[in-house]
Amino acid sequence: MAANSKFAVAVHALAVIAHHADQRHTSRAIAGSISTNPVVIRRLLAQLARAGIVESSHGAKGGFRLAKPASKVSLHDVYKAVEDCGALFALHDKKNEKCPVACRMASILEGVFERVESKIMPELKRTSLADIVGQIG
Amino acid sequence: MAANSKFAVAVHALAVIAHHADQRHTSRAIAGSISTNPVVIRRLLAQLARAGIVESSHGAKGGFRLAKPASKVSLHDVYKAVEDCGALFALHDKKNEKCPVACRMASILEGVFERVESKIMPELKRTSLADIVGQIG
DNA sequence: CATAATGTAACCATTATAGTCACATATATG
DNA sequence: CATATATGTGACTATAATGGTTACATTATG
Repeated sequence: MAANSKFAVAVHALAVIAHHADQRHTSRAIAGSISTNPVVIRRLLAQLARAGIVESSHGAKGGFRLAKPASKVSLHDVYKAVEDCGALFALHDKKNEKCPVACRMASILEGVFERVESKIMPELKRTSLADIVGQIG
Repeated sequence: MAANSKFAVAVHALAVIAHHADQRHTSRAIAGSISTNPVVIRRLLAQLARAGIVESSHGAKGGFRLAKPASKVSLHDVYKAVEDCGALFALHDKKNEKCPVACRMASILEGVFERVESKIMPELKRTSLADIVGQIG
């Protein structure tokens, strides 16, 4: 699987679940659609469960289902649940403390990144899981 | 250095150059401000040179300087030059071809990602290198 | 010619991510 | 209750991306 695809896999997994929202889905079945390992799915869905997006049940006839209607799950909810640090852009951690330019860069870049990222969140909030399922047809 | 910090390092390097735009700057001096290796800087600035943002000269008294005024260099120019694929988000590459949900996901996710990324570009275009230098004071 | 710089290939180190195995725990059902 | 079937998670391995380093050819100055 490609690097940094957690968000894409999470949306895909949720789409599988939401596409037949009346039944429970096992990590094995979901992993089958994505061609990955069931454990990868269980770990990812554990994060989504903690965020109140899905719920799981153990044992026979167990599996995952949505914890609320697909129309109430925005991609922003999914993003927050899955991307731990939330940073699309990253700062560099080292710098020369004696350089006046270097000493200002961290806070300047933080400001830029914050402004940029604030532009994408409304777009993620605007799109719901129901919109995604609608596009599957 | 942190992962995925190319953009941050590029902006930092350009800020060092633009802060004293009248002189040439060696990769050694720039690397000193960022506390990294000169080769890392040369590789990064080579990309910026191809994009027409900086120019370099070899030999004694050589080094880097801006190829155009700092006010004409937007962070979007820098981003394009430095982030090869341009994808903040990544798709997952494997899927089950027999699953109707999986078969639709790639194009659906591409659409979502494209819409999201289109929101940040105006913000990057709005900020110039001169704005950054201005914040150094 | 000596010195000082970039450009780049080749390689190593580090880190992040995905993938896998194993197993404790929980649950439905005959 | 026994069995089969799930999740949850710890521990480990594999892979890929990124940065760092060394080395050296090339180029420019004086």
